Amino acid sequence: MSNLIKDKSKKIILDAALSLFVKNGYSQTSMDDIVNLSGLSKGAIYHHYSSKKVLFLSLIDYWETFYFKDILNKNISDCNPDDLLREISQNVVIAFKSKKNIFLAELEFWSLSNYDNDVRERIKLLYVKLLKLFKGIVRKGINDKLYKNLNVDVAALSIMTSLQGVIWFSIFEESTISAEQYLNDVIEFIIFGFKK
Amino acid sequence: MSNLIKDKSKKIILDAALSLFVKNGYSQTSMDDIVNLSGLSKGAIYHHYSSKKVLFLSLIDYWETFYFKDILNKNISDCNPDDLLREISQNVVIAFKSKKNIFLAELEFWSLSNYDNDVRERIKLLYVKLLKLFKGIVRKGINDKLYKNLNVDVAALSIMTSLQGVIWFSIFEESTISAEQYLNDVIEFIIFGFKK
DNA sequence: TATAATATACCGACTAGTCGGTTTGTATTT
DNA sequence: AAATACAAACCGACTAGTCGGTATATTATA
Repeated sequence: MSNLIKDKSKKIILDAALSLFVKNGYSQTSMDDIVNLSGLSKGAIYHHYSSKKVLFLSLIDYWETFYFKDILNKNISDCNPDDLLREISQNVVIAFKSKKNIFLAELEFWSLSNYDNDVRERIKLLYVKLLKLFKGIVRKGINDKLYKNLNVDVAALSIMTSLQGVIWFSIFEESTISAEQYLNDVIEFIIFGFKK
Repeated sequence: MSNLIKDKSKKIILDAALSLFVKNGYSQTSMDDIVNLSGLSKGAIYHHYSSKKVLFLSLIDYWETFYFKDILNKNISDCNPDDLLREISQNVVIAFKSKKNIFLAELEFWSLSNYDNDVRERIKLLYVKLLKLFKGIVRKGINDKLYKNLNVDVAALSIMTSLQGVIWFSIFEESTISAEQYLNDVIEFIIFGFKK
C-alpha cells in the first residue's frame, strides 16, 4: 500500500468514493452513498475528510499515483525518444485495459475543473508535469538530430491529445478498432511525423 | 434565428441554461437559477420543457447547430482533402475564438454522457457524423493517391482528437502557444503525416 | 364584425424529499 | 485520563417538480 495511505479506513473511503464518483458523477453522489458503499459511518468519513470537496481533491492525488506512476518517472537522458514514446503509449494501453475507471475519473476531474478553481489548479499541476516530460522527449529527439526542428510546445500537446484520445473508447465502446490498436497506430504516426 | 427555435421564449431559456450549465455545471445549476437569469417564470420553463433533463438534451441540439453547422455540411467530392482539413481546422479556430462556451459545453456533455444513457446516445450521434466526415476525407485522399494507405479509422480519430485538443486552451488559458497556433500547426502536421 | 369558446403561454407559491454537514455519544487505544 | 476513531440521530438549506389560476392569442360561431 502506498505510504500516502497509511490508513486502512482512508483507503476504503477513497475506493468507495472513486467508484461512485466515476459511476454517477460528483454531484450525483451523496455522502450517504459513500457511507453505504464503504460500510463506514458518516462520522468516520468526516473524521478523515473535512468536506466532500476535500475528499474529492484527495482523490486526485490517489488517482495520480495510479495513472502516472509509470509514466512520470521516466528517465529521458539515456533513452531513445522513439522507444520512450512507444513505452509511454504502452503504459496507457495497459492502464486502459486494467482500469478503465481511471479514464472516466479523468473526465470527472476535467468537468469539475471547469467551474472549480481548486480542482483546476490541482489537475493543472498534473498536466504541466506531463507536458514537461513530452517536451523533454521532443527536445532530445531534436538535439539527437532524430526529429526535425519541431515546435516543441505543439508537438508535446499533440502527443498529449492523441494519448488522451483513448477516452473516446471508454464512452463509445463498440467500435471498429480497439483502444490498443488506436494507441499503437497513433504513436507510430506521431513518431513518423516527427522524423527528419 | 434557426428555424429549430421558432419561439423567442425557448431561445431565451436555452441561452440562459447554456451559460449557467457551462459556468456552474448541470447539477450545480438549479431551475431557479435559470428562472432568474432568463427573466421568465418557472411555469414558463416547465411549459416548454417537461424536465431539467429534457431541457439539457434540447441544449445539445441547440449546441450542435452552432458548432457543427459549418463543419458537417462540407462537400467532400469536389474538394482537395488537404484544403478541406485546413478549412475545418479554421472553422474550429473561429468557433473557439468567438464562442469559447461551445467547448466548455462539450465538456459538460461528455461528463454527463458518462453516467446518463440518453445523453450518451445523443452525443454519440454527433461524433459518429463527424467521424464519418473525416473518414470520407481520408478515403478520398487515399483514392486520389495523395495519402498513403492509412488505416482510415485511426486517421479519422486522430483528426478528431487533435481538433478536440483545443479544449485544453479553454481550461488552461495561459500558455506559451495560442489555440490558433496549435490548431494551424497540428493540422499541417497531420496532413504531412498522411502524405505519401 | 362582435362575441363566445378554446388553446396556448405564463405565473409563483407550495411540497415532498434530498443533501452536506453537525452534534452527541461510545468504544478503543495510548 | 486523554486522544483517536468511529456510530447514528439530527438539522437547516436547498431543489425539482406541481398545481391552481391568469393573461393572451387564435379560431369558431352568430
